[in-house]
Amino acid sequence: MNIADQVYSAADSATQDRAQTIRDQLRDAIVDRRLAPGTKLSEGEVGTLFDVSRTVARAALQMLSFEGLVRTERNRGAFVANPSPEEARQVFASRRLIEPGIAIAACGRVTAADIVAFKAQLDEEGRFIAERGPHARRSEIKASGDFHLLLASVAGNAILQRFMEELVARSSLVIALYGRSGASACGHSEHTGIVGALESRDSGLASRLMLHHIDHIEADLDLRVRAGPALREALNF
Amino acid sequence: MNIADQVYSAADSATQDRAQTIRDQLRDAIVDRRLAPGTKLSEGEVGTLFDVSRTVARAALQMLSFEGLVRTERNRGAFVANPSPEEARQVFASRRLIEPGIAIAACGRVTAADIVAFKAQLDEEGRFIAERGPHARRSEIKASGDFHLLLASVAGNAILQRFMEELVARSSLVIALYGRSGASACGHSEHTGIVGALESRDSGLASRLMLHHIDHIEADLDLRVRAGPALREALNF
DNA sequence: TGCACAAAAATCGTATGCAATCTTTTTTGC
DNA sequence: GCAAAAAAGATTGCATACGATTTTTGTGCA
Repeated sequence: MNIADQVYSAADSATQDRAQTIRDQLRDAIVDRRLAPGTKLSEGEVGTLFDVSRTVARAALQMLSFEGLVRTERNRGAFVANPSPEEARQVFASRRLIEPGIAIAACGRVTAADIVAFKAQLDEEGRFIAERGPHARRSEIKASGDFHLLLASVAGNAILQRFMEELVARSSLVIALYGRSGASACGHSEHTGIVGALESRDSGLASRLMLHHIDHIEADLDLRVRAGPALREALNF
Repeated sequence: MNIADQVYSAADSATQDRAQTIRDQLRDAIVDRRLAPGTKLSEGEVGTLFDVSRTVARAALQMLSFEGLVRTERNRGAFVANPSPEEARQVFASRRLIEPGIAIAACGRVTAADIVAFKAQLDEEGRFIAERGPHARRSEIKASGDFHLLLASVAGNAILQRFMEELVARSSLVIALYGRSGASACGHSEHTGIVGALESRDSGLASRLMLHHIDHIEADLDLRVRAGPALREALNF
């Protein structure tokens, strides 16, 4: 980490809420699957873990519940979300609606510096795919999500960017839950194709490629209900 | 208020958070323009007003800040959002992306009972347009937003529905801020047309009508910066 | 009068305490 | 031995308290 990063994160944690930094760390843990769906996140535990009071921990959990990554039940507490197949479909239906439009917008605003950033992102994805093991696989899911977030930031609409942050985070959960392990690496070449479309400012192509890409991600999921869904829910599993 | 309503709201306030009901009331007040943009919402004041502690008031304000209706500054407090013209454009760009898709989805799921609800909604809109005065105008903006929320609920995607709730609320703020008063009533006939397209399950028509409708709403805004924008921001006005 | 500076008031950020609710364990009756 | 009831323990919901920060007020000096 260089000096600039140190200053930035120092200023960050000092200026903005501690709750927000806790939220970010918890979100990373959920998206990385270090916290399994259904895991209880008690206020006290989170508080002692991050060395803050329950008040702050509670605020962080409230934020995550707004994002749909955590489900809170009154008088019972907060749990890592366990999206149902139906929820998973809604997540991808939302992405199909939003992301092709984001790709078009990004085509109209992308700069040379952005392209450089995209290429760096693609390189990082490639590294994680080359590696093996569960840690690399988690990093791969994360990096794949970051690609979509980078695109959203280039599109220049702060509102859509926030929606995408939520959708990508929830997608990561869904992929971790329902993903068929073998087929995950195929997204990389599609990302490369989208960057190519961006580079040539071909918004129609970028939009089409993005739509296909989302379809492929969803097709790689196994959204059939495994056991009886009522039972699964009853067991909170 | 009839018995059913009493029971409903009693169960509501008992079952779910008090913070949530405070948020809803504040949101209504903001959307109705009873709380002007820039108004300070101090935790203590909100708390005493609703007869709860600062803890609960703070949670409600945090929710509103997630929705973009309230802007919070550390150690300074919460203020009713004052969206810039650029933010206003982003709100409508987002709606252009999402709502035509919602209209298509709604076409595929709309029931006879939904159509009845839409007709009732249109009637209510018509009543408020016929009335005059500032109160009727506020109700008219609210009712117009409710039409879009009804459509989102028919579309059957909970995630998109929540996005739309946020977008409609922010739109109401934007319209209140930048709307040209004379031209607001024109949306009603377009709503009627959209319901007609729904009734005949013509998803292409519904989608096109929706897109035009959003364009018309945005065209009725005056998004030119009035004074120097830096000055306006500096004055927090 | 205008400005700089200090004291006071208001407000926020956070920790902590207590009552209410839920969960688990123990006890009791059959 | 097992089911139901009761008690103990844990956890949340909420109010309140206190230090930190910001805003306002008041005062002296040019």
